[in-house]
Amino acid sequence: MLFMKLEETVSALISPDEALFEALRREFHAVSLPRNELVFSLGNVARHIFYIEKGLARMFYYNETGKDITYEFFPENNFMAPSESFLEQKPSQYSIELLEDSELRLVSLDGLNRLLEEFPVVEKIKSHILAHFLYQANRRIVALQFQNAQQRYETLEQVKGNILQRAPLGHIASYLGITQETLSRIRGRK
Amino acid sequence: MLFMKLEETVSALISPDEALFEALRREFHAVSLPRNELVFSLGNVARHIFYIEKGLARMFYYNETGKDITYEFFPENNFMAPSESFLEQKPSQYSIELLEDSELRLVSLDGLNRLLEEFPVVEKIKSHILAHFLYQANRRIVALQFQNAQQRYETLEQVKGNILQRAPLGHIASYLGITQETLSRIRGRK
DNA sequence: ATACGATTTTGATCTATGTCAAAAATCGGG
DNA sequence: CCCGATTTTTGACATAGATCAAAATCGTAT
Repeated sequence: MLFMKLEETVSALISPDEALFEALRREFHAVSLPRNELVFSLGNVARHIFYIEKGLARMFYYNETGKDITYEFFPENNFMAPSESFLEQKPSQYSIELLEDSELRLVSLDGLNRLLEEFPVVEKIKSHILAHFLYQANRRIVALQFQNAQQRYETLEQVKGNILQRAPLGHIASYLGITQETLSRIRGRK
Repeated sequence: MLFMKLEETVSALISPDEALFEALRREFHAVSLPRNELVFSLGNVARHIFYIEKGLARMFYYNETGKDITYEFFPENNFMAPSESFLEQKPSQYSIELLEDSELRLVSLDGLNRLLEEFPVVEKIKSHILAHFLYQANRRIVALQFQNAQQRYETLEQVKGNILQRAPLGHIASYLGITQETLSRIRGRK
């Protein structure tokens, strides 16, 4: 049987344990969904955490002027979730959309709680995921605080190079905090 | 005996437990330090997590051009730490400085591990703290991504109003990602 | 109280990036 | 493989915020 991507990721965080993997397989349900599918939409309370085994997703929100802003990209082998909504069980301002045909695994809050009860070590996985999200956010802040558009583009290129080829211009531009015209010009002058 | 601020904060996260509080008192050492004290400096591996019971601190870094940039302010009743350095035990690019005479409590990595071993519930506190840092970072990103300087100033005013009176202009400006001249002008025109 | 250094404000430019509009290129369904 | 729709590029101009310089104000040690 094929080794799940999720298992690989979890193995990197804690020492492997077959009973836990079996529970993970039980609680993380696999779904294949097509490009453009909205897997979570704003106004709802997040009921699942997603692990993306294949494909690409983005999380976005609408700012005060109604403009669609990409908050984050999630390529394969990443956990993703509207974290505050899921953890605090309150409505989210974010939506999640697939940019490619994708294979996801999703666990419900109940499923996660069953896992936590049965395997307390899952709390460590949760901490690791949160910590990972936090580091990522920290780097974004540093970039947005005092780098210019070109530098932020280069940073993104280094950190998530293939996103640049896989996501449309407008989404990348809003992620970087610039307009698509400016992004197009940055690309032009290299 | 005076009820510790740290205990109050922890009580809000989990159901109170006298044995845990005693252990917290044992592992979190109290120190009073004066204004301008550098409690952690860049290049080192963070050995402690701080809880600030009274006073004000800021975490900062130097960007490529050598400019001092405030990454975050920590007023009383907050946990603070160079989180990535502490959790991954690697050198930090951040420093932490006190902006007022302060009362801190600090726990070492060993102390935290002893607490975790004795009271597994502490892992939940850790998750809560990480989650809190993450939400804070998320809001920063949204602000820096598509709000103008004035809007970011107003957001800061709402979220951490008293910081505006307590921290010097230059630190607030770099936190907002603008120059001090621009911040002074924003203040002027209200 | 006084004076000196540090911080904040004000003024005059300059520049990166935004805005609006239109042309060019690319994509995806029939 | 073609055509309309979408995405990207290009151009002209506007503007928020940066930069550099100097003046005003504040805070603290004497």
